[in-house]
Amino acid sequence: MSRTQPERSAATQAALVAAARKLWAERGYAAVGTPEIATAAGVTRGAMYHQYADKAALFAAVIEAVEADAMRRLSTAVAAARPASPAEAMHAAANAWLEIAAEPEVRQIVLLDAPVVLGPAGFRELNQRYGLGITEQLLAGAIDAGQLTPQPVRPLAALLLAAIDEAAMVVAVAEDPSAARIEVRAAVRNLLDGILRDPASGD
Amino acid sequence: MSRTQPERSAATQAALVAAARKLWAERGYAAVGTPEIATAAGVTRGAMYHQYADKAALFAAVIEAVEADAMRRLSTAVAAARPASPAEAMHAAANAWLEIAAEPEVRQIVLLDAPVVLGPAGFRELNQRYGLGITEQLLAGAIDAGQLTPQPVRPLAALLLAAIDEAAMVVAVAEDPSAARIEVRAAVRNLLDGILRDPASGD
DNA sequence: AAGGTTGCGGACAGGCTGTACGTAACTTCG
DNA sequence: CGAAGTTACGTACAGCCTGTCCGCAACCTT
Repeated sequence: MSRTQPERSAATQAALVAAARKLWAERGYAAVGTPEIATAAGVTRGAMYHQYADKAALFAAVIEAVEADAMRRLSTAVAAARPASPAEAMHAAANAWLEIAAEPEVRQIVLLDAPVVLGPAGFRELNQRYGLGITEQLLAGAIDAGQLTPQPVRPLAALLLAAIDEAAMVVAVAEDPSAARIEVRAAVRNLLDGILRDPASGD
Repeated sequence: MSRTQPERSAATQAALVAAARKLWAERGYAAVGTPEIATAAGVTRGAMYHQYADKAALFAAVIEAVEADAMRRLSTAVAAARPASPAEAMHAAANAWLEIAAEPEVRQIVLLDAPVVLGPAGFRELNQRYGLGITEQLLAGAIDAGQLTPQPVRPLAALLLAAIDEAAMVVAVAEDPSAARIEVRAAVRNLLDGILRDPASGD
C-alpha cells in the first residue's frame, strides 16, 4: 500500500483537524494541548508540526472546517424555508443560525476561542467570508426589495450577527434551554422587525 | 515602617492587579505569564500565589476592577447627558458604552479574554452584575414609560449589549475608526429606534 | 515576651510549545 | 530501473510557564 505525497498530507491533516475539532469543541483551545491531539489523531507531534506551523495554524484549519460545515447547513435550512421575501429570508436565517450556533462545537470554537486565538482582526476577516458575508447579502436584498431603509449594511450586519450569536450563548448557558430559546427567538424577531419595514412573520 | 497584615495584603493585591491589568490590556491574558506580572508588580510569584489561587483568580480580580471603573464612568456619562426619558437614557448609555468599550483595556480584557477565562457561565454572572444589570434596568424603565412594548427584558438586554459590544469591536478594528464610529452609531441607533416606540433622538 | 497566624521567598516537579536533526517514503530524471 | 532529490515523518531536546512545597519573616494575640 503506497500513497502519493499529497494523499499522505491530506490524510494526516484530516486526522488532526478531526481530532482537534472534537477535543477543542469539548474543552476549549487552551485546555487541550498538542500531545493529546496528536495522540487522538494517531499521529506524532512531529508530523503535526510538519503540516502546521504551530498550534494556532491548526486551529485556523479547524475553524475553517467548522465554519464551512455550519454555512452549508445554514444555506440548506434557509432554502428549505422557501422564504417569499428578503425579510422572511432574514428571519429564517436568524432562526437557523440560532440553532447552529447553540451547538457546543460552534459555540466553543467559533464564538469563544476564535476571537482570542485569531485576534480580533483575523476573526473579522474569517467571519467576513462566512456569517458576515451572508448577513450583508441578506440585508442588501432587503434594501433592494424596499423592506429596509437604505443604509450601510456592513456595520448593521456585524451588530445583528453579534446579537444572534449572543442569543445562542444565552440559550446554551440557560438552565432551561428550551424556555430560553423561545424568549430569545422573540427578542431576535423584535430586533429584526424593528428595522424591517414589512414585518413578514416568517418563522 | 511596619504595616498591618491586611495592609500588606492589600498593597500586594493592588500592585498585582495594576500590573496585570496593564499588561493583559496590552497583550492579552494568554500572552503574559505570571513571572512577568509579578516582576512588573515588584512582587515575587510566591506572594502572588499566596494572594490568588491561580492565574485565573488574579484575572477575576482584574476584570472586577476594570468593570467597576467602566460602570462608574458610564453612570456619570449618562447622568451628564440629563436624559429626559428612558429612551433618551438608553441612547445616552449606548453611546457612552460604545466609547468605553472601544478602549483597548475594556476590549481586550472584558470583551475578548473574559468569556474564555471565566467560562461562558462565569462571564454571564459577572456581566449580570454590571452591564447586563444596567441594561435591564434601562429597558424596564422604558417599558414603564410606555416607550417599549412589554416583554422579557433579560434576553433583550443580552442581545442589545452584545450588539453594542460588537459595535465597539468594529470601531477598534476599522482602518478609519472615526468613520466607522459614525456608521456604527447610526446602526446602533437604528436598532434602538426600531424597538422603542417614541424615537426620541437623544445623542 | 512567647506562641500562633499570616504573608512571603526560593526551589522544585510536571507539562507544553516549538525546533533540530536524522530517517523513511515518495518523486523525478538520467 | 536506479540514483539523486524532495517531501513526510519520528525522536530528542531546550526553554518557558504553571502550580506546589517548605522554610522563614512579619505581624498578632494573650
